[in-house]
Amino acid sequence: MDSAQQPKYDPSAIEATAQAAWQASDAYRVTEYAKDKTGKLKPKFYACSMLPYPSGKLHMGHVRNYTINDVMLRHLRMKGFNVLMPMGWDAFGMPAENAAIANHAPPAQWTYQNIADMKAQMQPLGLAFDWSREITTCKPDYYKWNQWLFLKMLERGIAYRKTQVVNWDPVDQTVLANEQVIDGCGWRSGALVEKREIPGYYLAITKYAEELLDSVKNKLTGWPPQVRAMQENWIGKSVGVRFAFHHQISDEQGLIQDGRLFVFTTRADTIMGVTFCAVAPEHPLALHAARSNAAVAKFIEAAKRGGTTEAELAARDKEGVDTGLTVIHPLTRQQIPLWVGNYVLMAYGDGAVMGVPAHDERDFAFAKKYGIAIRQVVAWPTPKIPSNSPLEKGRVDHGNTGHTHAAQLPPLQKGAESRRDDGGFVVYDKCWLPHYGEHGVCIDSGAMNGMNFEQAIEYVATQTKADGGERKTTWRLRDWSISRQRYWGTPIPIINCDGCGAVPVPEKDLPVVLPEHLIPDGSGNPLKKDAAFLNCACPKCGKPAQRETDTMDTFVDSSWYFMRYCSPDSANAMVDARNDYWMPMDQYIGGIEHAVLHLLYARFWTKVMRDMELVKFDEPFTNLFTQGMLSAECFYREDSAGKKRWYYPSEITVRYDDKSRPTGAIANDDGLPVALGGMEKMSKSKNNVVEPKDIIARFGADTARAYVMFAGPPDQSAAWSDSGAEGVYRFLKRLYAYASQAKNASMAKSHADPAPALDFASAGAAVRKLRFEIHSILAQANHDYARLQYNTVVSAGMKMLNALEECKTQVGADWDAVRAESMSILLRMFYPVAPHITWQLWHDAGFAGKHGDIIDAPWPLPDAAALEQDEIEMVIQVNGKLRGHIRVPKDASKTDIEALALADAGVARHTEGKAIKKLIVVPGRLINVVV
RNA sequence: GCGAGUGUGGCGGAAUUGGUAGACGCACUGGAUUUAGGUUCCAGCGCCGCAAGGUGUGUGGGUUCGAGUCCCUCCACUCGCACCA
Repeated sequence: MDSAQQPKYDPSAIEATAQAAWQASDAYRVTEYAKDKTGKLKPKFYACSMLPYPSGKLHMGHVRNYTINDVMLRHLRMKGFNVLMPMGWDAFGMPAENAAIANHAPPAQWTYQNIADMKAQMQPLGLAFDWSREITTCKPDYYKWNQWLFLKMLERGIAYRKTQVVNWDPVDQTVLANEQVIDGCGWRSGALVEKREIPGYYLAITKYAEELLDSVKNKLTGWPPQVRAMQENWIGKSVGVRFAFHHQISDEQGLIQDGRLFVFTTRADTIMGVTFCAVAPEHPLALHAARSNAAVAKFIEAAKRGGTTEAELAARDKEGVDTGLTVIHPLTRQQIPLWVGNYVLMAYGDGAVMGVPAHDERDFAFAKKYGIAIRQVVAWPTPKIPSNSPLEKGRVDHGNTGHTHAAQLPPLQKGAESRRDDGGFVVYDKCWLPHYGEHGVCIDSGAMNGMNFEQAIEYVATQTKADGGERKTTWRLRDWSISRQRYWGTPIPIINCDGCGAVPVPEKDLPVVLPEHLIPDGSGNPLKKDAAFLNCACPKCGKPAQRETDTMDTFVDSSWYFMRYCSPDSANAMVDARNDYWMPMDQYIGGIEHAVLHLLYARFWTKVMRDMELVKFDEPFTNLFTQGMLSAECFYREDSAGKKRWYYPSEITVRYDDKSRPTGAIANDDGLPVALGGMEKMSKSKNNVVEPKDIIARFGADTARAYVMFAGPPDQSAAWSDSGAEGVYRFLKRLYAYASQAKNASMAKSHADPAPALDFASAGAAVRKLRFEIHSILAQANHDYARLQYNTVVSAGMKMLNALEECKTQVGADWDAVRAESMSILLRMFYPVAPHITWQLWHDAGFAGKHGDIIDAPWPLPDAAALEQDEIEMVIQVNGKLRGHIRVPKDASKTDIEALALADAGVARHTEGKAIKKLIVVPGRLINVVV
């Protein structure tokens, strides 16, 4: 056939037609309790991508996220599920304010324009969003419910106001939650965070710490282990004892409470090994000591200045200064020196620690540095010593071989320093350290001798009870600070009255509407200058009062939007019965960057709503999928100053050696070498960003979607490659050409009308072989769909087409029938990945006449009969090595197979003159001859 | 340091349960078509070797008839947390 007459694959035309048809039929609107053709209730499936911030620009990461979501939706929908896939906008936040300052225009305007732009960029991708459920968090009908729930939280004491030292971002001019401080810098601005004392509203997430931890550890099995570990880590539970050291330090300023220094420890069993106490530089006792001790004052001053990043803080040497003061050991009543230590954190526990150098790595380093006594009080009767541990060597050095008890090593409390020169200290230094975390038995501990860990801490808790000692659980998690000194956010519904204080806005007055016309100028919150917003009457006393101008952290908006999708138009309630239908969400899809912040807040919010009986579930997201990021090759040239100039891929040509290994690249303009920068996350500064719109313009949306799926497993990072995308484009072109050939028209027709009962059983072997291949590939593809391995689903489509093309020239009714069946399988199987071209070909082939639109067609399932083979190819191994292949009838007996195998020439060569010890036959697979 | 994850050709990556390692695609090489370039088609392609054959999934060991897959050891890389008492 003359190729010039072949219809040409024109993605832009096909995609426009398909999308217009979908829009005309409102194909993606879903309702609750949908039924199938037989009237049976469909199972529901709620699959949702994380809400995007309307930056105005759609990037490849979005494309990957939404395509995964879309493939899932289309697949499950054809499988008979009632699938919800909504989209919305995380529309409050700082970038809008920054843009407003730059453009002298209200942030609302910028935000709404960006939403329109991004929606327009999404549209060509053909994503099956139910746009009737679209949510924009900066609209009053949404944030009203932020305010409403906040008031409910106030009533229940979940929300509260307090003044405390907070993280202040000097660039964004606002407070940050602990979670939003990364390496001592603001998560968004990157500015060094300052400490400031500011009043604000907090949500008591710590009240839920235990449950949040318990379910992330034990229940959320549908979440990636990494995310679960990160949340566990973040919540940071420590179980121990809190007790007090007495002291007689008087405090003229009243800052020091009642002569007790409280400490928290997880190792109360080591209490008899205390040889010092240390407090944080900000601790009241440290400040008190500084007033009369210049050295302490100097140290505190230095500690304040020193801090840069947390990682550096952690690596910093343990340093401290003796206050000269003493405290009294609660059990021995001995005087214990009190130090100030730079490694003691004011924010954790009581900002003070008991120092047990023998059993704490940090205390050990501190004691060694300052010559403080080291007293061992715990021994390990059955130490876990790895076989390659230097301890073994230490024993040999000491002639101690044969000792199995670490306790038999010389006790360390006496003259540990003097042991420095002898091998024993080396043993201590290198080998006992790993035992810091392990529990043992108390020694040299008076009444506590012989107690195990549990007994010992119970004893300490009991003995110190009279002085306020108790078993206590300490959390790393802090309450969530939600006040932001920003304009573009949900107004906190509070009225500050001189007489009545902070008065909640009555529910009937909600929402407190944020004026959208203000233009921030960078000099603080414009709400403070807007009289119309600011001035109001106190709901309690009616006197003039002022509205709270702080707005809520935008993580509040994203903590429950996925529920509002279920009932976006509910005017009288935050959520309604439709939420009970869709939630909990079956599949949440998004980036790993939200592993702690958003996902923890949303879980907390859900539990609060549950306790208010607004929802019936404990956890919002049953399954979480974190997609990998997209990277791309980058290229650079370094100038003499070491500054890199990054080249666009279009500016360079890559050179290869004779084994097609890239050896380097040259710039197209000057022909001089350019360095290969490797695969890096797409970023503007490295000029390696791939724009979705460019890819769609070049290849169409189906190629963009299919390539993004094909590039690698969706949960791992994937590298963009232009030539890889071209490969997918080639495949779609071949598919289109194959399906469009006149030769195939007749076979398609045979399947379009009520198809004749095709008796493949009587068809020729070659026909049945093709059928076997197609159905085998389908079986594999179905498995891959189920485990969200969409990269191999794309491969499956390619394999099917390859198999079909191999039989292209065959003619006959059997061939027409098998090709028609194969094509209908291929189109449906590949439809979720490339919905436009398959939709078009489905119509062109006439399949729509039988099944209707492809989206309503049943999902293809492999025919068991097709997977049956008359003859099976088996592999023969000799001693596990591949030596030959044989074809055996499917019902061949084991003895027949063995005989056939041994008769094989390749096998005979390797078994000649050797005794056969064993024959292993794995039915349908292989025979292993052991000689 | 702690926690999680990942190591397979020149590259992206396949390999349900232990059973033919390298599917599918890219790149590359040779050939056909084309005035040329591009497109398209055919063939080849882990490594060593002319071949027979050998060898091969980060390292070293183990279990097994048989290990990319299971167990132990070590190494490398990525991500997260990081003085949490």
